[in-house]
Amino acid sequence: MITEEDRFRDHLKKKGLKFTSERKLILKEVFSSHKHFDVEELFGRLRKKDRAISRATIYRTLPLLIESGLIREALRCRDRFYYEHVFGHPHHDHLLCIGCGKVIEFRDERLEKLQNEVCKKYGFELIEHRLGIKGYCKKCQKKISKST
Amino acid sequence: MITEEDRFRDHLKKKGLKFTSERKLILKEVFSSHKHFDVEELFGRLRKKDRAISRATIYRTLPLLIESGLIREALRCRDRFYYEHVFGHPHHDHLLCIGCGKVIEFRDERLEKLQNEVCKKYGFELIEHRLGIKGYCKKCQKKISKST
DNA sequence: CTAAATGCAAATGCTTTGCAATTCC
DNA sequence: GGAATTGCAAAGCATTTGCATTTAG
Repeated sequence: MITEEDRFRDHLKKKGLKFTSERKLILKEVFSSHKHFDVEELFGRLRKKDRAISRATIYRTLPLLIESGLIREALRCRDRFYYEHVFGHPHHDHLLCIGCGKVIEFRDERLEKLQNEVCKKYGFELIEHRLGIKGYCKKCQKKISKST
Repeated sequence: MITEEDRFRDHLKKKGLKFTSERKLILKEVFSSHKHFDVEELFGRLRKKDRAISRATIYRTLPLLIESGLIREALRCRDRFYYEHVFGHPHHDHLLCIGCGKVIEFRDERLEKLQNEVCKKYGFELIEHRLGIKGYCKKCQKKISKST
């Protein structure tokens, strides 16, 4: 069974790059939790746990993880990218609550199929797609109706 | 029949804000073409045509146009926001070509319906949704197959 | 008249980059 | 050994903001 590390090592080797201790720590930290994360958070986590790793190195490593097919940019919010796992986590879309920031992940095969159809219709070769739905989650709907 | 200007004036009045000559020019320029635009482009267009308007004013005006329901952020690409008309232009989704940057707009009722269904399932109140499909358009697919 | 708006230039905040010192293979 | 990598601090860039001046209503 292939691990994240195998995948990353393979990708680096293919590109003639090195599997450094910093890259290893970043990878480990990234896959230590399934939650979406941003650079600042990752930087903070690394500083606490293992060994401080510079932001520069993190910024240089994330694209490598993306190329390796391990993570992807999940969403952009307030000038920041948030990343999420791809490796070990099947494609899904997001419901993003405007009220509390909660993110609900979902997958609907019919949506996937329809998107393929649309691409076919336009002769478009699909590489990646992203559906984000913004609105209010159950809890926040209640809050709003109470406050008005 | 309501025009963009009516809509903008109404919104400003409601908020106790002024319909200044700068805001009028920006509105006019924004609605002079249906293409997606970014701040830099708008700034350039305004400088040429009418009267130079500072970037600061543009940055301060765009949110007002969004609140008015006249435009929206269409997509984010290379650190920049691209805006598009909402007023007079029914909701649609995007195919974005990675090769040449071309944007194809499409609308599929079945996709819209399915998204509503998903929201219902999660008790989520949909405010806005955005589907972006990245890939290669017909032309770019040909280019790639030629070059390899 | 006076609150709001403008332009400017400085500030912000995320991200990138040049460079000298270090490290993996 | 030598290319690749790192950390640092400086630079980049889109966007925001403070402030003195101007303007709409």
